[in-house]
Amino acid sequence: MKNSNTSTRANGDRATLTPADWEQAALELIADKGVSGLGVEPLARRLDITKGSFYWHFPGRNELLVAALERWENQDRQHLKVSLGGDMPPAQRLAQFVWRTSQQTLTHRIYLALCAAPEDPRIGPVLKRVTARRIQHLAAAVEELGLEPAAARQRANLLYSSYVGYLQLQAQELVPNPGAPEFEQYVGHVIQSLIEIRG
Amino acid sequence: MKNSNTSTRANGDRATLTPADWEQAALELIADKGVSGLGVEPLARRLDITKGSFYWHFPGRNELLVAALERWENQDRQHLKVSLGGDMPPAQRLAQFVWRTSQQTLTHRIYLALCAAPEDPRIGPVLKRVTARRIQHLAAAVEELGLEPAAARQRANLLYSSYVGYLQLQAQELVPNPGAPEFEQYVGHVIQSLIEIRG
DNA sequence: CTGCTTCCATACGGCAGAGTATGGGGTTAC
DNA sequence: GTAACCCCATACTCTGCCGTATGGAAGCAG
Repeated sequence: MKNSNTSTRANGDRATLTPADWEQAALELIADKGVSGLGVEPLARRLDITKGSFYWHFPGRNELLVAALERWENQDRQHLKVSLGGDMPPAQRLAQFVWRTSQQTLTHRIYLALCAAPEDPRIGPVLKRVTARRIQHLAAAVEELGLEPAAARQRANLLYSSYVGYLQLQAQELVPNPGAPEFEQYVGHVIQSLIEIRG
Repeated sequence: MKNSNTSTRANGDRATLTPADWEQAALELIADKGVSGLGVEPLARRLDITKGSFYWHFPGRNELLVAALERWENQDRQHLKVSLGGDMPPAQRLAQFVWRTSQQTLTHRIYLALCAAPEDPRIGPVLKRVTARRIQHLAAAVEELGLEPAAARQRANLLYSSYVGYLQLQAQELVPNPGAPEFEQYVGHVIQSLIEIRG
């Protein structure tokens, strides 16, 4: 196979392509066109190259998809560490999580694209693990706020549901963008409604 | 063209097909395979018929999609009337809305499928209108609870976000099904957190 | 220079689906 | 009866994509 799994070609496009480059480009294509839009020839056109290169690195389309999903899961694990794994107080960690919802990052768009195909045997397990991991981290932070484990879990489910739903509304452009002052107001509303402890 | 737009063939499959039958079958196919999975030949196979029938009723695939979307929007308007348009007190209407999250799987699955392609010029406007209409009805009910219009709108956005997110988690089978007692408990938690007025 | 490996280009076969053309069975009108 | 129309079947072309086969350029070893 190849030597490197850590991606070269972060910016410029010199030298030769690595499997990591193909996987990353596949993730971007998934974010744009959805999982069903991930094709070998469209991907090759996007990289200004021909299929011959792809079929040297990968056996086929399926293997590319599972490799890209594995790559995405690892990336999401990293993002979760810096987002909810710090040493800050739990309220601040949760507020940061809510705030990060608005960053229309690549990971979020990929997550929405994968949510459209939860029954795919290649996608479903990955999606399930990622979602469960995120909710678990949320529940841990909520529990540090003083809630009972069961209540913290319910609160984390509700918090994560509103997070995913907000991503959808954001994709439909039906919600204030993170530049407007209404957005800050809405974030404050969410934090006050779902994070600050009452009763 | 044809005479009837109101669908025949609700159950049995005798007589001839109407455009409404094709549109309804298209919606079911969208719910199953996504928007990109809507094809003329797969749809014809599902109806045990050939393409020749389809191309007599519709000019092409695009026209079927827009007709099916229009049909879905009308159906959703009807569902919204019976769900949030009654004469019940607003708290009960909102609780019923939350409870209905777990019902009407076809409309919900279609909504999730459409959420995956919000940038499609044929889907985006329809999706935007449907979502805005739902949120508006929610905001009206919340406002009847005594909140200021701006606060009611924020609360409705949050409520609807959690609704959409719950649909996603439900599709991933990561959330209690509406048979389990945990489900009732969770619904109570949502109502208490997002509907009952505090402060 | 020669041979080997690595990475990509080119060309081909095959399949699935869109759209078209045309015919044919069935019903209705008269 | 027959003519017209409605609805569908059949056969065809065309396009986009997957996967394969094969050749070829660039680098390195000796």
